[in-house]
Amino acid sequence: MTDVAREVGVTAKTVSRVLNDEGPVAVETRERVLAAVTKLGYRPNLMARNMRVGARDATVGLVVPELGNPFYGTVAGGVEGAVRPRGLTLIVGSSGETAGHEQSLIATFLARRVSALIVVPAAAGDHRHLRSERVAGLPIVFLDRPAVGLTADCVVSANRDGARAGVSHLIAHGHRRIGFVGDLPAALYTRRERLQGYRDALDLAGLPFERALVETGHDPEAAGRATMRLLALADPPTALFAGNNLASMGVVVALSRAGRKDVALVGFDDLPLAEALDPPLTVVAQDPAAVGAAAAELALSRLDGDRSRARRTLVPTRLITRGSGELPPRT
Amino acid sequence: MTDVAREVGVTAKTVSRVLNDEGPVAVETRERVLAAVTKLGYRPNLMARNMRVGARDATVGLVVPELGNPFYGTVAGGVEGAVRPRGLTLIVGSSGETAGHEQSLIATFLARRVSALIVVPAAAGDHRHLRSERVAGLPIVFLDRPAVGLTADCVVSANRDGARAGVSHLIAHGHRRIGFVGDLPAALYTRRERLQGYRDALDLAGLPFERALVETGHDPEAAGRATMRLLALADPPTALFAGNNLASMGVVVALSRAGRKDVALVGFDDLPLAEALDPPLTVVAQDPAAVGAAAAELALSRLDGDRSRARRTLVPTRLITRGSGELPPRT
DNA sequence: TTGTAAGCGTTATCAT
DNA sequence: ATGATAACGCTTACAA
Repeated sequence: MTDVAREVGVTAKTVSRVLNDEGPVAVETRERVLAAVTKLGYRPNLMARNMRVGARDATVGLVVPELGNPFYGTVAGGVEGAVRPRGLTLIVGSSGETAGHEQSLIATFLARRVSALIVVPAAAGDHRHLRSERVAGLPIVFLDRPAVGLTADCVVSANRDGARAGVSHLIAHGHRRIGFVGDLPAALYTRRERLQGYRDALDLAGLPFERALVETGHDPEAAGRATMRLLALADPPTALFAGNNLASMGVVVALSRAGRKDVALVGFDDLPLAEALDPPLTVVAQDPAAVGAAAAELALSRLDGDRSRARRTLVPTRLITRGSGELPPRT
Repeated sequence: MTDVAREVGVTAKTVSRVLNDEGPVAVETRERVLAAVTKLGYRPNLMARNMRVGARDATVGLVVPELGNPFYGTVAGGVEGAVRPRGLTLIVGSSGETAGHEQSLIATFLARRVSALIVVPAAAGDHRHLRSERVAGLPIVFLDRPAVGLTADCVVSANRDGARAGVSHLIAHGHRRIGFVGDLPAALYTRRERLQGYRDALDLAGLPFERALVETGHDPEAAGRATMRLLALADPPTALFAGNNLASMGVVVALSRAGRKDVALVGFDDLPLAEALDPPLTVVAQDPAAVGAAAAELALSRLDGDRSRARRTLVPTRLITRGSGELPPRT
């Protein structure tokens, strides 16, 4: 900046004024400064600017369990799309579902003086350590799962409603015995909410809840085994509800291997090839981009001074019927 | 930092020494500083540190077409995993395959003084504007596709070899007429390389190349239509090769809708549910995490002073046989 | 073992 | 309409 100033024969402050459209600058000076800027290939240094101006970096820190998971990748895209128009840049890290990694990422982001923090909590995390930042006014939004040990903003899918809708759909197609292949047991929140939605649907239909029909599969393989256990019951379910995308994949693969095309299935979370499956997969789709965008908007409103109490935003899900959820019960 | 210093009764410099394990510090001073740090909840300001120390921010900027695409999400995860051990943080942006967005993201990253830049070029981009940064010594690595108008480092999948292997696999299973459903025409590089691999395989087997068997589908729907056109030919192919993941999805859906389980298929890029399809999908799998990690390693070696000339790194692909590619030709 | 002074690249404040 | 000076939070170089 000094170089540009010298080139033009003015002071750094004048260059600064031109670059920020601030205060009165003579038209001619302005032009000469701009010319010198391109001539010298000068680029303003955002680090220095942010440090001087707000003491905050113009970034939003995002912590996700795993960037390669399309759900979180899309969430990240949603966050980025929402913050970029505000001139904020996204910085991300993967926690690998490990509380320790999550904490060290958060510490790095805080040291960088991010303007806001958006966190998908790792399974066994604890967020009491963020209390001081919260009272200091840093916008912190939890995404997909609520914080542990901290009252804070949170944006989640309508897990319970969505699961209820999915299971009710199966019931509407005549099913009376419906198996539940669930989430990571550690990711307590989503499993609990979705299982609750499952029970809501049974209750609404006056159907009994049977513990034997509830299984856990924390990855595709485990979900596949869970599926086979359910089908081997003396009085097996005629339909299955899969509690997340990994579980859905496991159930689909297991059914396909077993050659069972007569078992109805609704999955929570959409899958890329759902339509190409046989039968095509009916799902309760989340809207990850909308979840990310909503979290970012909430963070931005906090940044704009909204000091109202912490709120939980529910992002609606959508039932997409494709075939597997409309199969009639095997007679 | 001054507050901490005052609390202990020393100078900022001493606090700095403690925090950076630099120079000799009395054990007792050290302990009192550390105590004051936790007592006051002090966090070092990385912005200020980076600015003073290297004039470079301890970040790596990554530009991808679309974060929600699992391929690029996984690439981003690979980059992050490789740079984090070096104390570098990942900042990302999506170009949406738009040259303009790509340029403005890059400009932002440069203004932030990233330590290295990794770019998946948007389809119609041009990278001459980066020449000055390159000569200034900024590590710039292009990923998945080479730069346009700039000699620079580049990490790509072994597109040509992979496609040749996939098509040769079909030939080995008796196919003589193999359709190619290709990539975005705009993403010239990958389409060209993979089509070249397709031709290599035909040449090796002494089979003729027929223009009529080469179709383009830039998204699943277009790929589906392309598939139907190929199958409607007077002398239709008995096998198809899909040039990327979106094309694969389109072909799979089209074949499934048409009830054609007799057409052999090999796709470039693996898909989450490939195994659950009927028949399970044989693919030439890329390794997106390895591509990301390789690009990061290359950037880091440049950062460490490697001034050798620009190189192109090929990351091997792997043929995963699952069924669809082993179907015999329809008689 | 610790301190002092200066400076990284900006902008805020107050003058001129 | 422009400039001078100080300051943001830290580290480097040199002293003490």
